[in-house]
Amino acid sequence: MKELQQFLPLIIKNGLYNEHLFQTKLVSLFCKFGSLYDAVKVFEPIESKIDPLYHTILKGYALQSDVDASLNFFCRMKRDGVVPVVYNFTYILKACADNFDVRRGKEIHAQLILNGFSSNLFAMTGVMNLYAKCKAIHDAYKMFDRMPEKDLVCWNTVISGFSQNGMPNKALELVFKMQEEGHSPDLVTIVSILPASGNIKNSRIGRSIHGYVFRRGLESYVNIATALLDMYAKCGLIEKSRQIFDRMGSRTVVSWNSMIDGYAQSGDSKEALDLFQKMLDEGLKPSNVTVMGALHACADSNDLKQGQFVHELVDRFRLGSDVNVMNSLISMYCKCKRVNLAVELFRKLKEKTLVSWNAIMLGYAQNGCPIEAINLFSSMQQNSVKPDSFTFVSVITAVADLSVLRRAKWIHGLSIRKSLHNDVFVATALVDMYAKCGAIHKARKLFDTMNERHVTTWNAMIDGYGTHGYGNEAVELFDNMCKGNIKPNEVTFLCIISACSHSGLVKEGRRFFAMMKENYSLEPSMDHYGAMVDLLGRAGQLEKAWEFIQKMPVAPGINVYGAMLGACKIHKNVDLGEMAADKLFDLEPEEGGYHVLLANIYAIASMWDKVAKVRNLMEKKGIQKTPGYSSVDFKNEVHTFFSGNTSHPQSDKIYAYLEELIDKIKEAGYVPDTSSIHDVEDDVQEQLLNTHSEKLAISFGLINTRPGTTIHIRKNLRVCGDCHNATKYISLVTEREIIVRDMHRFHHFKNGVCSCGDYW
DNA sequence: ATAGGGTTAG
Repeated sequence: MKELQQFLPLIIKNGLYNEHLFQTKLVSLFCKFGSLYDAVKVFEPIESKIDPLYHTILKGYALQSDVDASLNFFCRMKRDGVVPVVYNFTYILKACADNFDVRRGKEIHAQLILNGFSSNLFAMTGVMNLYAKCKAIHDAYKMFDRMPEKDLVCWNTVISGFSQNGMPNKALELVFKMQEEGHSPDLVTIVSILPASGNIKNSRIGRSIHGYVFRRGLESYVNIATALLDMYAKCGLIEKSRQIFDRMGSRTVVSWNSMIDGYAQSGDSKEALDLFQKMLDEGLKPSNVTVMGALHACADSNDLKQGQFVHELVDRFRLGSDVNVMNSLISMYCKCKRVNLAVELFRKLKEKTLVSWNAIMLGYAQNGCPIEAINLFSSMQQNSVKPDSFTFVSVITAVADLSVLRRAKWIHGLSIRKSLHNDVFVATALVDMYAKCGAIHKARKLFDTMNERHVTTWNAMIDGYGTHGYGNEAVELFDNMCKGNIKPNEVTFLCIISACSHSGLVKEGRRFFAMMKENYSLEPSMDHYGAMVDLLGRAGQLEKAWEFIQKMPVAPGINVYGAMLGACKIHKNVDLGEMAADKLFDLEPEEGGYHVLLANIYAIASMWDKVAKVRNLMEKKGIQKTPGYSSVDFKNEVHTFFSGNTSHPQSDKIYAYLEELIDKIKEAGYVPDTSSIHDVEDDVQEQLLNTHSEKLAISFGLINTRPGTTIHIRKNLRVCGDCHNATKYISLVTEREIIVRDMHRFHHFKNGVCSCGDYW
């Protein structure tokens, strides 16, 4: 290009500039290099311009997909008296098609009819391509049907049209038809139908195409082999992809990308990353698509170190200017729980796309920063970025975590206003959100109105019932699900077993556990074993639970012994509790919660020396107890209380009210349960109990709301026994409904009873 | 020929 520019003065000097052939060649060369600026600089000063000069410039603009420039130049051309030829139209049509500009494409269509090209094969193919690219495949087909004679290109155009519009069956049908009419599918035909079979995951069609490729001996073409391996990967037949990949004589970066992304999409992060490394070892330069696949794998496997390595490569190969790559990086950091790193990238990102906003918002929502997610949603709207269904899913997830019913109604209303509430993902998130905000019946109402449901939709609803203590409803819903055509998955069984556990449905829970393997060939995971131990242990069948652990075919994990220890606390079993705790301290010596649980078991049994021993152990290891807090929503703000906290502006009022309240519930029969506290005076014990975060939050809620209003409390740990009992009495004497969402489930307190039936 | 962000559980 530079050399060509340097030649220019020389050409002018030698008087060659007036040669038509030279001019045309020069203009066409500049166009080929993509420098229309230089081409026009040569073009303009020419005094007697021959028609091919005009055609070349027009082709240059059109091949750059610049519709505006093409049309402007086209008008100028006609003003200059040049008669359009059919290729002028086909090139402009191509530019319109590439820009999905069906409006201006139609104008060109009208003009070419006026110029007498209406039955020209190339012109018709151009119009067909325009309609096919602009999702108007039926209009394209009408055109195709009208064509008096058809060449290979127009067959390929209509076939790729059906293929790209999600109708691969029709595309394949046409492939057969073209053969009947004497045309053999070529490379273009094949590479245009392969992606479609992959996208609809139809390996049957894919295989038949593979057969044809084999018979025609086309397997050795790189792009054919790549398209084949990509198709198999998308159909979930990753081994078949690998076979093709391994046998390829030569591979392009695209071949590697397809293979790496194939592994990443099929959940085999390790193989994806191994292959990525192998590609680097072979000295190949990764492209933007390569790193996106690798980052996907890092995110899936929560492999921060590997993710940071890929990040370095992004910098080294200067791939960071691609916003899609940056979005993948943001997403990777979020999945690896490094929201701060993701935010840093997001802030620095100059041209943020909707996906960038959505990725960071979901990162906030999934990493315990719901407020930040909601705030970002507002600032996104201030930046006039239009939210889509992905955005809503993120915000709804955040609201679910926040557990504030007022917010839930707000985002639900907003999603209706944006007509996104019927999207399955949004609707599923809404069902889950209402359940998590304590509005289980509203969740069910929404669930019933949905016309499409995913397995996750059922899971969310079943789990909602479970955490609310509606075991029978959960079982009923599960049975309904089995009658339909959506199969339960691992998560479904986790939800239903834990629902049984919360409601004491031991027999049903065991039935489901057996069912998962026998009827659905699902192998129980560690979480399922944990849920079973919880089911048995919570119901008081501690020996059976212990026996179950001994009989497990795999080494029991932390959650399994954790469930056992929790059950021992509820049922005051010191011996089994000690055994479970021993295992836990081996498996996870740093976790404070289990130490506290064991200490509580000893305390209930008045084994104070052992309590002291555990506390010493914790001190020695430097383990701290997770501080418990309760939060309540009031006037657009979430008020959070820690035990004994006095920093709240209304603190004095809260404590005074609480004192009155405790007196009242004592009159009604409440007896403080100080069994887990010792080594202080009786009145101090009570003092400690009375300043638990739940009680503070409830008082605050009662003071600040009108009589009859339901109070929603969110607690990060489990509700303690005394608070549970006190809350029952509070609901009785104040005639208020109090809904507490703790770490594991909901408690609806009303008229002195709790929905959990004291079974939690 | 390849391509970024989504719902459930723990």
